[in-house]
Amino acid sequence: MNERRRGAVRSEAAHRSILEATAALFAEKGYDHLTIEGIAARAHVGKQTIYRWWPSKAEVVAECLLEGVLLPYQFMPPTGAPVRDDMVDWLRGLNAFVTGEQHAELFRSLVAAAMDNADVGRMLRAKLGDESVMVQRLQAAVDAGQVRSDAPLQEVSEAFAGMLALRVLSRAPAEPDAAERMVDAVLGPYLT
Amino acid sequence: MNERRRGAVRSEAAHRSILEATAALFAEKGYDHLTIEGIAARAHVGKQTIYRWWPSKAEVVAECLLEGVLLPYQFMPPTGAPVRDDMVDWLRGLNAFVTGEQHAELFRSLVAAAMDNADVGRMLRAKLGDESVMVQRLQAAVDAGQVRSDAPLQEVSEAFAGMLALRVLSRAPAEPDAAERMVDAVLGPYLT
Amino acid sequence: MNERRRGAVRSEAAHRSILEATAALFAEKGYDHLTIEGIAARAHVGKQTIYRWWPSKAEVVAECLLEGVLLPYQFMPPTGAPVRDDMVDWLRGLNAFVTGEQHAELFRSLVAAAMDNADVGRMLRAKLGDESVMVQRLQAAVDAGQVRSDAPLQEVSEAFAGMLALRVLSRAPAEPDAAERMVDAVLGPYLT
Amino acid sequence: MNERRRGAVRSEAAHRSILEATAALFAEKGYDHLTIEGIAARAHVGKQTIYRWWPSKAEVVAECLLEGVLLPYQFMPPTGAPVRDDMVDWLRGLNAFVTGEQHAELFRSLVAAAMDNADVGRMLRAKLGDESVMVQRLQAAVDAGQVRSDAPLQEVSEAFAGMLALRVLSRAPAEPDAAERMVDAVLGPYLT
DNA sequence: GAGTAATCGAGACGGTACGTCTAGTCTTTTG
DNA sequence: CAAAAGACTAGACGTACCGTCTCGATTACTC
Repeated sequence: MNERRRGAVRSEAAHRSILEATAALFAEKGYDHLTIEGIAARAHVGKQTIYRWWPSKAEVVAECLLEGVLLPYQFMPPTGAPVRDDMVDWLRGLNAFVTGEQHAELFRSLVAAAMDNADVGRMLRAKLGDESVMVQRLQAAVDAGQVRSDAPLQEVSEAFAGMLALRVLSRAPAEPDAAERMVDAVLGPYLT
Repeated sequence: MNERRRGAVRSEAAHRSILEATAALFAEKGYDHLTIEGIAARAHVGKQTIYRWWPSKAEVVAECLLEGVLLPYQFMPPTGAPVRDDMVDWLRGLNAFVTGEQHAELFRSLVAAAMDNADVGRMLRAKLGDESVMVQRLQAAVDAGQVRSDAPLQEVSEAFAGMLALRVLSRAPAEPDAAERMVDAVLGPYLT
Repeated sequence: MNERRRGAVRSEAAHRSILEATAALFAEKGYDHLTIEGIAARAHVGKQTIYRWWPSKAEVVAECLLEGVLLPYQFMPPTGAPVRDDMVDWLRGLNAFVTGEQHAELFRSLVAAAMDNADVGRMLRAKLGDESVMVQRLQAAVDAGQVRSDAPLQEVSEAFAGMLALRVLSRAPAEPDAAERMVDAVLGPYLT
Repeated sequence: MNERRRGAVRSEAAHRSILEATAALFAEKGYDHLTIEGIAARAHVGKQTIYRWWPSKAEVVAECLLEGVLLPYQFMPPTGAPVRDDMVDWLRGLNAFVTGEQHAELFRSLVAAAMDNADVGRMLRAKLGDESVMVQRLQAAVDAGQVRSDAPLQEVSEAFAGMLALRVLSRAPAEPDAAERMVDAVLGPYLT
């Protein structure tokens, strides 16, 4: 019945150490200059221990993202204020975060990693709040009578997410009023 | 005598040869697995001849883009039909192109290259039609009375461009009606 | 009274299996490419079971030699014929064995192992008949009046052994009459 | 007619540096613990520069031997005294050199290398004076009337060389009178 | 029996070195 | 005299083994 495993068991210490080293080096040097040898050295781990569990550096990065070691923030849309203000707040925060001095390079590296590996892309979208989260917030607004019930929530969400994507891609500087203009232009017509 | 002229001619041949080799190898292996050595070998050129003219492989790729060797298409929005239909056509075409079997991997590589090098990003945006081109088309629609004069053209354009960006990033499959839904949702409210 | 040990006892099956796997792999790949991991895998044995009982692969090889798993032959000088003919026979046989197609590579590996580990060297010499065995045969010839009693038996033996050693070391091909020439040159002057 | 090569030419500095580093490390750690990486590091040379010119570390060692970087001594038999004394001197010197504290380990490593690679074996024999050198010295003795003209010079030489080989192989300590006993036993009967 | 050691196969661990590949620079020869 | 050919130092790649260290199971002696 129970397939007994034999031999020593995976070392959780090594596992953690690898993820932490990866996160640190990713932040320091970016995805391109991240190396398996560097991770192994920083984590005080044999290279084989990395290759035993992950097929490529992209997968290690994906797991870092999943575990929140790389990007500990989880962006959920706020819900207290009227939907228009909540969306502006949220988009403004994300936009500032994603394009700000601190993190712009990190995100460019993450996008490069995502282009290399679909898992990284998936994790990254989940972290940044995919459209389903946005749609839920908008649906709540519909239920509260703040948004017309015939509003195309899916498309509105996609427009907002796309705006963020575009700004990462095009190295656009963070403009404080971009979020406001975007929300008014796209969501505005559907507010009651 | 004219021996010297021939030397200059040969140099231009090398230049072209490098761009063509780069384009061919880019298409074959993608940006990550593109190497200077590979380009030099394929172009029958010394590595130094590449390093003499470009500081990095990203710059070679950028010039390929500029010269149209990599991406010979130039996407301009059509102008014949009502603006709503023109935009749908245009977005649909671009979306299919960018996410289709043939080119999806190429675009992912281009995005990776753009993350590595701002020039590549600039070229890529220019090739795919940046917002200013879209804004011009929309302005024409305003002038023609098809779109309300208070419509936020900049933001509408950004929403459309963002949608495309998002689809490249997230490896979304090409949905034929996505363009239509997007145009109706974002531009719809501003049509007269 | 007797301090008996507790717990399981050394597995004879594992022991044998290791020696056999070692012999097989030694013959297949030679000493240099023999690995502890390879032996363990071939013997269906944990690596630790090898390290528990032997300090190095050289010691395992030495025991293989001792147990006759590696080299099942035991060369003793014949005694029937006149000493000159017996020595020729014996040297010829050994020389052919040691330098022949079949075994030359094996012996080179054994020499390499002997350079690595003195025990292997000891075993190897014992197997191939060290000088004391030769001296005994020659002493019998002295007693039988076939060899002068003032003959330097030790040095004559050493000369014969040295000839064999030299031929292994220098990859000399097996010459059928080498043994005869050697015996006549070195032992000849002392025959009665 | 002459196929001339293009491009840069082999760096003599790197070549020398590699041979010297190899000799130093060989002496320090022996053949087994000699590594290509170690040589490259010590010689301030890329590993590829070693692999470009030699297929294995054994070949590098062989060239070290050939170039006299590893073993700068060249043993030629002396010729001044009567042949018996010259041979004793020569054998004693070689035996002491080969089995002495200083060099025994080096020679064991060299033998191991020779078992690995035929070139090393050839070089080693040439360095230590192969039998042809000995035969020449003995022939001179024959011409001078010190040795009988029917003496089997080839076999006598082989006996002496074999004695040395055996002593390297068997880790025999250097006995000062071994050379004398050997010469008297093997060459003695042929002296006039 | 229950307890206690030592053994077993299996295999993960931190490491070292392998032999290959590419980067970016420097050098020689040739058209 | 520009540029092809290619050697140079440097360093990461992914693999193979090293010798050590768990694991859980098994075996054999002691109490």
